[in-house]
Amino acid sequence: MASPTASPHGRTGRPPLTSRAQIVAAAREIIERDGWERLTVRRLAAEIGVGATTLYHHVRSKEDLLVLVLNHYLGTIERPRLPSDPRDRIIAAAVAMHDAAAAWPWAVEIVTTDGFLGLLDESALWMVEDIVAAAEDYGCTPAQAIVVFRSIWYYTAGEILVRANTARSRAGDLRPASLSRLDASRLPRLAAIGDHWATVSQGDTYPQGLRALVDGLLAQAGPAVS
Amino acid sequence: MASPTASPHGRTGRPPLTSRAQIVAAAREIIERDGWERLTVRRLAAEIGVGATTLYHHVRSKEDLLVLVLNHYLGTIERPRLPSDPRDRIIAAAVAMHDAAAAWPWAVEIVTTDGFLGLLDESALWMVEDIVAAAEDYGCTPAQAIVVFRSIWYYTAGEILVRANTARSRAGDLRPASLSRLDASRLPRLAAIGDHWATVSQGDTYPQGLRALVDGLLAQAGPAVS
DNA sequence: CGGACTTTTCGAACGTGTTCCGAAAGTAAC
DNA sequence: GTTACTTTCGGAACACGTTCGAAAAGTCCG
Repeated sequence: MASPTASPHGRTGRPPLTSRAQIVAAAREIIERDGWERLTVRRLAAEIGVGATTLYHHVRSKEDLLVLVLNHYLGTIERPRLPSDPRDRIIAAAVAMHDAAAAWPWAVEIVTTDGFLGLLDESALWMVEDIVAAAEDYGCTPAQAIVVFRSIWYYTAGEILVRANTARSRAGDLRPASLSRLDASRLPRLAAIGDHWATVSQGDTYPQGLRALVDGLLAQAGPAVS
Repeated sequence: MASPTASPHGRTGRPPLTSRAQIVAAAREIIERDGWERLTVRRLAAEIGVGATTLYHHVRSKEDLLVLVLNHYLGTIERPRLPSDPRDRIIAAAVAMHDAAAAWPWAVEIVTTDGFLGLLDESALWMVEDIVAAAEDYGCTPAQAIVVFRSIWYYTAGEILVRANTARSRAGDLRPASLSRLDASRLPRLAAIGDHWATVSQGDTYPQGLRALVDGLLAQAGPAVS
C-alpha cells in the first residue's frame, strides 16, 4: 500500500513495509469480519501480506496488540453525561464501564493482566477519573476513593469474566449442575433451592449487586452528609 | 504399579494401564514438586510413563484435569467453624473461599469457566451452602440469597484474578503506570492522587470491600431486624 | 565504489493443547 | 483356533503464540 519509493525518513536501516497502525487496523478488520476468535498472529500477518514473525517487531506480543485495539475502541466511546448526585454518578460510570467491557468479549483476555489500567490511553481513563472524583465529592478521602474504585473494578471484572465464559458454553452460569440430587442432609439450603437457582441466575444481577457494593462503600467512608 | 496379570474386570476390551486417579495423583505431584506452570500434558504423560494422547481417554481436557485436582484440594480443606451472627458468617465464609482460591494460583484458570460450581464435588459446596444459609437466616428470600452469593462470587473472583495476574508481573496492580504525568486538566483527580495510588494499592483491600458489599446486600434484602 | 552500521523481514523451530486414526490387547462367540 | 467386537494406547499431525538467527535493504562515511 504505502509506496516505498523514496526514503521518507531521515533514519537509517531497512525501510519498514509494515506499521503498527496498519497492524491494528487489520486486526480490527478481522475481528469485525470473522469474529475475535479468528484473530491469530499468522492470519493477521497473512491479511497484511507479511511474514508472521514480522509482527513481533512492531508489537511485543498478542496481548500487547489486543491492548492497542482495545484502546482504539475505548477511544470511540463518548464520555457519558453523568448524574450530579455522587452516588448515582459512581453507579452510572461503573455501568458504562461494564457495558463497554461486555460488548467486547475479547477484552476479557486483557482486562486482568498486570497493570491493566497502566496500559490504557488517557482517552480511556475517564472512567477511573469519574468514579474517583464522585467518591471524593461524596466525602471520601483520596485513599478511600481508591478503595472504592478498586472494589468496583473487582466486582465488575469478575462479572465480565464469568459472563464471557458462560456465553461460550450453552448451559450456563455458575449454578451447580444438578442441585436436585444433592445430599439434603449436608447441603439442605442448596437442595431446597433446587432448580430455582437456574431461574434467578438467568437474570442480570449486576446492577443490583453494584448498588449494594457502592452503598456499602460509601457508608464506610462517611455517614452520608448528603 | 498395578500388575496387569489377570483380568480384574468382567469387562471386555484392552485392559487399561492408566487410571484417572493415577493421572490426578501424578498431576498433584508435579504441581507440588515443580510448580503448576510446569504441568503440561506431555510432561504429565511422561511422568506416568505413557503416551501423551493417552491421557485424553481418561480426561476430557486439561481444564477437566485441573477441576479434578482442584476438587481434591478443596476436599482437604476443613469446613471452618463460622460465627453465629449471619452477617459475620457470610463474611467469614467468603474470606475462607477467597483464601482457598488465593492459595492456588492455578485455580484461577478454572474458576471462571462455564458452570464452574457445577463441576465441584459436594465436599466443596459447603462454601455456597453456608453463604446462602446465612443470608436466609438474616432474612433473605431464597432468590435474594442467590443474588448475595452471586455478587460475592463476582467480587471474589475478580480480586483473585487481578491478584494472580499481578503477582505474575513484578510491578503490579491495576494502577495507572505513570499517574504523575497525566494531563491534569482532563484528569485532575487522578493527577492529584499521583503516586499515592501505589501506596494504597499495596495493601489488601479485599476484606474491606467485602464488608461493604455484604452490608449493602443485606440492607437491600431486609431492614436488619437483628 | 566499498565497507560499516542499522533496522526490518521472515523461514525454521520449539513447546503448547488437542484431534485423528490405526495398532495393540484383551474378552466373547463359534 | 479363528473370527468378531470392544476398549486402550500412542505416533503423526495441526494450529497456536513465540524465539532465534540469518538474510535483505536501506543510510552513512571514507
